[in-house]
Order: sequence, then C-alpha cells, then structure tokens
Amino acid sequence: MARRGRVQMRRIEDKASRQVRFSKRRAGLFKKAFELALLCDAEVALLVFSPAGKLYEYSSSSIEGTYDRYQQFAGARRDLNGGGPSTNSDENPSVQSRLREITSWSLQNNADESDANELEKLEKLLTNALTDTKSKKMLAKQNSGGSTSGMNSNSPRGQSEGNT
Amino acid sequence: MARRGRVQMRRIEDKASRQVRFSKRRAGLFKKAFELALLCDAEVALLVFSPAGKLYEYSSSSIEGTYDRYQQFAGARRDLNGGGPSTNSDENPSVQSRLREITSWSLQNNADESDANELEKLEKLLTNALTDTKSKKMLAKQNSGGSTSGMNSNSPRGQSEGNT
DNA sequence: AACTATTAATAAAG
DNA sequence: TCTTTATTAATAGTT
Repeated sequence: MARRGRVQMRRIEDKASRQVRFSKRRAGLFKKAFELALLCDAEVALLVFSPAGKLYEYSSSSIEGTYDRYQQFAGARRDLNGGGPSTNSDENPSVQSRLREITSWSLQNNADESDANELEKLEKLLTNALTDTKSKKMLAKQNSGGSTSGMNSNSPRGQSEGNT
Repeated sequence: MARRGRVQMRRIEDKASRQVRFSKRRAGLFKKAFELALLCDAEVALLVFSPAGKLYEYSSSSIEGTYDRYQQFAGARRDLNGGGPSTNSDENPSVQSRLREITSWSLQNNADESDANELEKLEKLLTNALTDTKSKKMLAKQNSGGSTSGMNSNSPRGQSEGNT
C-alpha cells in the first residue's frame, strides 16, 4: 500500500531507501525553494551535497551574489548574537539518548576509519555545541529558578528562524 | 473556511498576504531542508532574504564550509572529470558527517529540553571516545611508519542520481 | 496566533 | 527506475 504511519525522523540506514528518498525530497525541497522565491519575492540560495558527494544547487538570482549579501549581514550582526538556531520540534527522542546512540555507534563502527585531524575539528565543534547548549540551559534555569514570573514569553532564539 | 482551490504560482501582490505566506513557507522550507540533511545524510546550506531584506539561514554544517565546498566543486567540474569527488562515499557515512549531523540536530531541536548534567556527562564520554580514537590513530601511524590504516580508498564510480 | 478544509508531498508497493 | 496509491504533512483562508 502506502505509508504505514508517521515517518520517523532519523537517518535512514538502508542505502537504497536513503537514495530514493533523497531524490524525492531533494526535488520537493528545490520546488519549495523556487516557490518561496517566486510567490514571496524572496532571494533564495540553496546548496545540497548528496551523501555521495554530488552537488545540487538552486538560486533565485545567483549563488555567489546571495552569498556575498549573506556575508555582509553576517559581519554586521557579529555584535549582539549568542542564540542558537531554533526550529520546530516533532516527537524526537531526547538529545541524550540520541547522543548516546551516536557515541556508541561512532566507537563501534567508523572510529578506526576516521582521520585524526577531522576528529580533532569535530571534537571542538561538539564541545562548542554542548557548551552553548549548557549555557542556554543555565540561563533558562536562572530565569525560571528565582522567580516564577514571566519566563517563557519568548524562547531564546537566534539566527536561523522564527524571530522578527 | 480553507483553501478554495489550487494556489496560483505567481507573485503575491498583497503585501500583508505575502508577508504571512512568506513566514509560513519559510518555516516549511527550513524544516524540509533540515529533514533532508538528517534523513538522507546530505549537506545542506540555505540562505533566504525576505523581500524586506531580512536574512534567514540554515546549514547542516556551516554556510561558509558548504559554500567553500561548492566553489571547489564548481571549479573542479569546470576543469575535467579526472577523479571522483573527494567526499565520503554513500556506504561510508563516516563519523564526521554523522557527528556533525547530530550536533546540529541537538542544537536545533531538543537543546532547550535537555538536562545540563546529562549533556556534561555526554561531553566527557564523547571527548574520551574521540581522544581514544585519536590515540589509536596516532599509534597506528607510528607503527606503520606514516601510512595510514586504509581509509581513503575511494573507488571513483559514477553516481546514479543525475537529474535536475 | 490558532483552526480547518484542501492541496501537496511522499513512503511504500507494483 | 517510473507509476500508483494510501497517508501524512503543508498550508491558504478564516476567526
């Protein structure tokens, strides 16, 4: 038949399925990007590398041009910015279990195949990410801990999305 | 009630409607982009400027990094197809990409819901894991006299997903 | 911003 | 790989 239920949001392990779904979803994503640009008069640039390393691109004007514009903005906002990205949240497993999973996975499977330099970079990346998360967490605790007054009138959001 | 028919694919003239739909569709687009990266292990970078000139961005790793890769790729494909892309292959997702993915995932979705102590423990766990891996890596290099344990024997094969 | 009626996207099967 | 179909997901218009 068709879909038996909700699709679970985690990496697709089966290679063939992943490939098929990548093609479908990539097409859908590019269509959405195009529509956003057309309907709403937005400037959109989209780069996608498949797991196999193949490049797909879309831009309502030009990749280079949009990236240039992005850099100007990125430089301009370097002042007051500390929030992390924030999007939707489905019914996902907790960060904890997921990180636990990926940790044991990385140990058991590909650890030996990886490159030391890459791992070093990733170690920093992950440490920063966790530090950031902890910071936000602390902040939230402080805000809600002392007084139960207005704590969550607005979630701490940052660059990516959802703020005005 | 709701939609009376198919939506016309042309620029929305009414400014208020355009703004509202931009917000909705932008949210949808970013969600799709994120899902593509997570489900299919793809590297995605997305830049959107609203008609008002506001920047929205998403990247499964980093905008700069992906753009850099794009430029290399674009430059490389301009030359000639001598060798395959220097990226990981489909059957070998690599710790790097998976960790990168889970990192951004954790930041984007459940970060606020997680517990700081749990994350602290996990940080140590992961740091240890990576350190361990690095040690083994170094050791292997010393023992074998500089030749890395076979990791990057990339078979340059044509990908099977060529369409637009 | 929240709520539905509809359409659109898409996972699984053929 | 392309097509079909059942189902979920996105969302346009309304309140």
